[in-house]
Order: sequence, then C-alpha cells, then structure tokens
Amino acid sequence: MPNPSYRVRIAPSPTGDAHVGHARTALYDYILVKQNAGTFILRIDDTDTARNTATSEEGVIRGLQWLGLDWDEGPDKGGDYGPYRQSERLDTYATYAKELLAQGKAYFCYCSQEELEAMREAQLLVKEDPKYTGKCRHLGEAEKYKLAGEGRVPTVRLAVYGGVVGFEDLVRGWIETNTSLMGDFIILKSNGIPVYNFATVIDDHLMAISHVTRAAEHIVNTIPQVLIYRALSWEVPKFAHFSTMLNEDRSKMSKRKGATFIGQYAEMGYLPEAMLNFLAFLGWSPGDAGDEIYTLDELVAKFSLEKCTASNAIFDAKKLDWINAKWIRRLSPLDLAVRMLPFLQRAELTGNDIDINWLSRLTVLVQERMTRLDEAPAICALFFVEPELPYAEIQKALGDADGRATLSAVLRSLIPTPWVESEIEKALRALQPTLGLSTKAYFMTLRLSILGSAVSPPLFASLEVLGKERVIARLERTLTNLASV
RNA sequence: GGCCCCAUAGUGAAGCGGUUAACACACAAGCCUUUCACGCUUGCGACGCGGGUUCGAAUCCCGCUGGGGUCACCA
Repeated sequence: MPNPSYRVRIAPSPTGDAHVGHARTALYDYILVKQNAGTFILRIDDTDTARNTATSEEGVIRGLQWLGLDWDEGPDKGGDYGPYRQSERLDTYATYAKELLAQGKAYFCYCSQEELEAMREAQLLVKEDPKYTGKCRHLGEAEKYKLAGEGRVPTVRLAVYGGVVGFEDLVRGWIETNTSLMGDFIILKSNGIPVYNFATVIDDHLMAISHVTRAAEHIVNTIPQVLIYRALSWEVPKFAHFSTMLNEDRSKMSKRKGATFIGQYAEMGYLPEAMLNFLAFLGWSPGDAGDEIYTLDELVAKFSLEKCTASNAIFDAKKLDWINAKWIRRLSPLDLAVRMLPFLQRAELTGNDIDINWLSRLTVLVQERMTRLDEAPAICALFFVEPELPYAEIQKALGDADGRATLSAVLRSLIPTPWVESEIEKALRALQPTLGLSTKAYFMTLRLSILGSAVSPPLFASLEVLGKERVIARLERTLTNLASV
C-alpha cells in the first residue's frame, strides 16, 4: 500500500566520492520511496569542517546520478524542508541547543581537550571505561564566568542519566543498551557546529524523515540519538541498519583494498544497471529460486525490508562480473555501441567521427564476449587497426598444404563476392573441398590470416563488418609474407 | 578491553520445530561449435563448537569461539 508519508533520506558526508555502501543504501531508499509513492531526499551532512571538500559533494551527486537514483528534494533541487546542507542550518541547531540548555537537559562544558585526554588516561590507568565524568554538569554561574574569563570556549553536552535505552530496528529487531556506560556527550562543538548525532536528529525530525536507513556502523549512534529525541520530546522515526559490506578478506571495504567508489566502477566498464542489480542482492534476497537478474522496476516490485539480512556480506567481484556480462547482453546493439564508444575513444582507436551504425554492427559480434566495457578496446582493436599477422601460426594451421595456392584461391573467390555475411560464407564454404584442408584447419587459416588471432568473433560476420577492401588487403599481405617464409 | 551487531557450501543466500538443507555466482566435467564466447546438462560443496528445551532442532534458550562495528569537539 503506497504511503506518501514515506520520507527517506540519503545523507552522505562530502568527504570522498560516493562509496558503494552509500550506493546500496541509496538504492534501498529509492526503492522504499517508489513502493510508497514517498519522497527521496538528498541531504549533505557537512558538519566536519576539517574534512569537507567542495569537489566531493559533486562526486557524491555524480555517483548517484550515474546510478539513476534520482531524488526529489536536495541542495540542487530545493524543496520545502531546506536548506539541505547542514552547514547552512547552523542557526537551527543552535536554537535547539539553547532550548536544551534552558531546560537544564544540556550544559556548557569548559574542559579543554588536554584535560579530557588526561581524564581518559587516568580512567584507563585504573581500568575504568573512559567516559566523561560530568565534571562541568553542575557548575555555578560564578565558576562559568571565571572559566570563560580564562578564554575557554565551551562545548555543549547532553546530560545522560543512565538506564536502559533501546529502539526497534526494522532489520534486526529490538536493540538496547545501558546508557550508564556512556558519559554526557557533546552535541555542540566549541566552534558552534553541531556534532553528527545532534544535527542528524534535528534534521531528520524537521525534515519529517519517516525511515532512517543507514549502514550497520551507525547502530551505536542510534542510542545517543534516541536520547536526543527524548530530550527534545520528539517522536523517534523508524530505523533500519543494513549489513556491512566487506572485502574478500572479511575486512571492511576501504579505499586501500580494491575499488570502493562507484565512479571507479563506472570507469572499469560496469553498467549502472548491473551495479544496482548486484548491490540489491548484497544483504537482501527475494527468497525465491531463480536467476538474479533484476531491473530496477523488478526490484521495486520485490524488495522488502523484512527480507534484508543482518549479517555482513562480502563484496564478490566475480558475481558482479557475471551480472554485468548479463546486462551487457541485454542491451540493444545501438545502446551498447553508445556505451562502448567512450572506452574505444579513450584507447584512441577512434575519434568522434565514427559511424555509430557501423559500430552497432560490430557490437553484435562482441556483445556476448564482454564482461566489462573496458574490454571493448582489446576485443575490437582488429576492426580499427591493422593487426600483426601471425605467419608462423598460419603456416602451422596449413600443415602440409600450400599456403600460396590456398590464399590465392580464397582471394580469387572473394573478390567477386557480394559483401554480405551469407554470400561470404557461401563462397568460402564452396571453396573448401577443392583445397584439401580440413574444415578446422581451413577456417583457422582464414581466421589467422584476416583477423590476426586464433581467438576472435565469428568469422563470416567479422569479414562483413571489416569490409571487403580491408579483408583483401590483409589476405594479400599474408600471401606476400608467406611466400617469403 | 567494554558495549553493540552477526554466524547455512569458497561467495551471495532460502529455510521460521519434522526438508533427500533450495537457488545464484565461482569451481570441475560433458554437450554444442570452424576459434573464443554464449547456451545447455551433470557434478563438487554447508548448518562454527558445547550444553540445554523438545518425541524431534539449521530453526528456540544459554555459554564459548569466530568475524564485524563502535568507544572523538569524524560522519
């Protein structure tokens, strides 16, 4: 049942490119929204002034756009709940911090970083779990005045009173912990900028987010967030924490080990359709038997949070390859040609002046032979540049047969042949019985002599696409060189 | 180390107290075939360990082990 009150957000921090983990969360968000005729929101969580970069916001946006996961509200689109960049909402956070301060639910903390570090070390020394002692919680006005007079700029901490606090997770069930294990935590840094947990709560509430979806590493953040919701007397949204994606060695996916940014996958020649398909099945499955090739629409039809797994999943590049190959085969030749073109251009096999219809004909020949777009240059090269012809191999394929005579006959038969696959095949087959070569040896000789390799797309169709002139030229080249061997 | 999450073949997973423990990728073999690839068929291969509960546990409970996360004026 569609429910327009579904408001789901993806909230990346612009400290890098779009990560594959973000991509999967965004995909699930997108699906949830589509299923419920809801609203998908992009919010930029840029409260980390030290690590933000302007270009990474663009990178994140570009990545999501490449995947085709379009949002309804965001910094680039506007919306009724803006601004959508946390750095532009600082006054809002300050307002709520003041409210909590006024109610005595939060307080100023004048401790310096050095003092905090010293406290931590002292606690560690006596084997206590380090947590803020609450030293500044009950400071009198005079003391505050004095500390401020020393030039100390305070942070704001939320007073935590202990007790068991929990929340319902849509993929994991009830999760709780004893908050007496945590100290009063900072909600506003001394520079006036809120800490992630505080800003997130304020924004999720003000933006009327119904479902807070994110990766499992945020589970521990949820408890302090629940505390903030309570302090503000706000209702908590629904939470869903998805499994962590791991490298093949079971470590967390990181930039150091293989590709983690979706831009990298685009460059390697993965299709966005394949990427989405693959990511969807990492941490979720429809629960029925059958192949796992799904379009976005099919995912929207089948997905449910209840079927998400809570256990970590290893990012299996081999399976991604298989899905990508499947998707490449699903594209129309023209579509594939258009997508292959940038890879051919990057390899300098062609420029912009290429005939896309001719490329489509070539595409048909290589479509079933590619798992990634970046293989296109290697597979297609023989149609663009003159290959080295492997004379020794040709000689070997010929065996005892006379190479000169054989190729001359082929040349004579091909020159008058109308240049379409069926005619080429007819002519070439008709010639075979007169040559005293086995079918295998005959076609291998032709393949090596014209296509330059024992491994190639189908012979007759390749000749057609190559064009009569180039075929004749290559045969003549072989003929000359064989003669001189 | 404390706290939290997780645990079915190499990988992704189905399973929800009684099954010959699905399916998909990978791997192996065969078929198809003028090469490669596609496709098809078959095969290999799993409930981490130990206690309970029960007539009966992959399924429920406890412990252990293992993996992951998190312990910041990062998000």
